[in-house]
Amino acid sequence: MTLEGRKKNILQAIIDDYIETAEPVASKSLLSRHQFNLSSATLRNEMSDLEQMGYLEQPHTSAGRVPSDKGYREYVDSLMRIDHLSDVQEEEIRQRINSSFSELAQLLKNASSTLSEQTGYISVALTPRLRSSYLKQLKMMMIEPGKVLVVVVLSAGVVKDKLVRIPDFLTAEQLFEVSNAIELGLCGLSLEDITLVTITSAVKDTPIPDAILNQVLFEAYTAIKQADHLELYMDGSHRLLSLPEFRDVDRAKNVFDTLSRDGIVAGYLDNLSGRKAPDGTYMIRIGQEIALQGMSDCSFVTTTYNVDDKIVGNIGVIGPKRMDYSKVVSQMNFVRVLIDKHLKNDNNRTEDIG
Amino acid sequence: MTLEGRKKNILQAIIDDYIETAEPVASKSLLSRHQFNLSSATLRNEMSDLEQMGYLEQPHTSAGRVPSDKGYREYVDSLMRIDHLSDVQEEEIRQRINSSFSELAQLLKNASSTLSEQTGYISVALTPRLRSSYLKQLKMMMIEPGKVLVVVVLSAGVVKDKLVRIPDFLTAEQLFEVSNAIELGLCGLSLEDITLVTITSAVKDTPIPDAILNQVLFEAYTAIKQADHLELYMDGSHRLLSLPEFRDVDRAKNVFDTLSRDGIVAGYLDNLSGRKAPDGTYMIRIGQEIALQGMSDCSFVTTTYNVDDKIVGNIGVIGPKRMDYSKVVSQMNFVRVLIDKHLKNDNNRTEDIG
DNA sequence: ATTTAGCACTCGAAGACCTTGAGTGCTAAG
DNA sequence: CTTAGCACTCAAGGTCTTCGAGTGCTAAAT
Repeated sequence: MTLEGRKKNILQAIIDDYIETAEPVASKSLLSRHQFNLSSATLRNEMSDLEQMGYLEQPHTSAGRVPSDKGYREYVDSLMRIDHLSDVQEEEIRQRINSSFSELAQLLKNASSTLSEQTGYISVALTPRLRSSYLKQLKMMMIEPGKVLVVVVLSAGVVKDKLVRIPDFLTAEQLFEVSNAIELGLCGLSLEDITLVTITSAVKDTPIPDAILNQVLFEAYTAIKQADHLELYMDGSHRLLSLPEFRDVDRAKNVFDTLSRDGIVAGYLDNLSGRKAPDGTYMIRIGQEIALQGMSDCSFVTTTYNVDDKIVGNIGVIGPKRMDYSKVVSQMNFVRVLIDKHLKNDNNRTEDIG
Repeated sequence: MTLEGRKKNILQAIIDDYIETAEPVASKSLLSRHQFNLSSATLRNEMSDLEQMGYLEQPHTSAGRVPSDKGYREYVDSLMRIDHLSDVQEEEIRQRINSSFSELAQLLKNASSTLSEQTGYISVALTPRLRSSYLKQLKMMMIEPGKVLVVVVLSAGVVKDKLVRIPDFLTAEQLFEVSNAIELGLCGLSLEDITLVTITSAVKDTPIPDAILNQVLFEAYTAIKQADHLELYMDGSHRLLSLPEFRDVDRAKNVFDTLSRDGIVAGYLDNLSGRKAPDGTYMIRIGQEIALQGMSDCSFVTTTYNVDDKIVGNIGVIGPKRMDYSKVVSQMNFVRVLIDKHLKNDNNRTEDIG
């Protein structure tokens, strides 16, 4: 069931206005801001219909109308047109993102802060899910006796490392041998397939004494497992307090409390599935649809960036339900495209991105 | 000029009460909460004196008294007694901090979140100032053609690395040679002494073609410089909204805006100098004394942890001026001690911290 | 010379009450 | 089906009042 012509236009106009003003939209003010060939009375009738259909809500009898979650849903699904960014905006974003260093973490931090700055809302970026990427190299570099840097190179071109301790009687030569054995045994295995069991069996018939091997194995294992760890970068939480809907401290607190709970948002993004845009690029959750405690006053817009065909991560924007969806979607998509390009070029070693 | 006996006790009682209740302290309620052998009238006279002396303020005529910045200053300087943590608390903190991985960043993140959780305020941790540490090792490890991991090992036992690109016609052997030359030329130099000039001259009479050398030099340089970069970890900003003094959105916003401005707090900590506690361990800035925009409703308690004799970093707690200073100081100091031990043991490779 | 009881005074907080006007829904005519 | 007109509703904001917590001062008591 979709909306008929005039009602559709009216609903769109109402939501557009509300997004801009944050004030309940009245029949008259709607008239003055748009060119309907209608009287306010007719408009009122239509608005009353739209309310009955569940697209609008009325804070109280003598107030204008406010979009309901269902109203916003209709809006993002079939009413709004995604505007495209001005050249100036594109250039600005490009500048910021392209100034990233080559590290993935830096790229994502940068993308997140750019996105938050551009939209004025909260932005998040989640590191890619590397479970299904496979191990390409594993090097162990002795920093000093007992202290080793484990460098993990994954198929997607991602490099992670971790400083670990090993027994300090191990010589650099022994370490080199063990490290090679482990690399040889594990190379080509995907992260999700590497467990303490597989890793132990993979190296078990190497000519290295078990005593030494076992001590190093475990550290190598934790280093590899850590590469799989999802990290979330969040930016711009402070901007929430500038929005009229969050002048109420308790509402803001609800959101902050959830966002600051370790792992909640990361876990959420990791499990995302649901309504995508028709073109499959972005995804919008409105109010209750975000099934997270205390987030029902917000909307959450997300998209997926690609490291390679299989390996993906997410970026997203969290703002009030009354967010400027069309701007957010276009900006987020642009940032996503830049991240994709960056990662692609990164792996191909070409220059001049953008 | 320091405070005489009775006034001193009264001031202390008032501030203790205010810290606990967040309500202006009245003569009667003060009487009921403490055992003074005095009437409320006498108390009122004393309180009036204390106000005239600048230690107290009155929000309005018919309200109780509230400590002024000067009052808090007197309190932290000579009134409060630092309480010591219960065994349970100590154990709790120890558990959390000792679960840190060996990476410095992880240790600081962990310390910061522990500190915020324990105090209920905002906590910060700044990575150590490594300017004066010197280069011990510089290794460049070829990940794949054109992609190199630069590992920088510093005197203080700190290891940093950075992924860089180099021209992809360089072979692993060439890279190895160049890297060794750079290491040889720079080893023992402190970070602040390493500039593009010194680095260039340090390697200029090695038998490697300039064309190759120069391309790698710059990347090595940026990797080294990056090791010097200060990183700030902050935790618990959301807790601010639970405090009665920040129910006012605009106050909270002031603080958030400043804290979220990139580099502001890090720069502030980096430049810290001023009133230390008698024993030189911690430092308290109250209200205006924090010379940062919008922070005049807060106090900032900081201390310094040691990586080695010369290399230090900071941790701190930001809360309302009405913070529980004695608890904060003792908790922060305990965390500092744990960090110190961790870092020391880390460099000595001994186990069982705490 | 302090201390204290007593009392008048102040002033914010909270509630009652009123007014205003933006906005609606309904009705009856176009 | 649309619209003009009107009665109705109700939050926001202003004014007034009350209430009481808390003070400062004065004069007596120690």
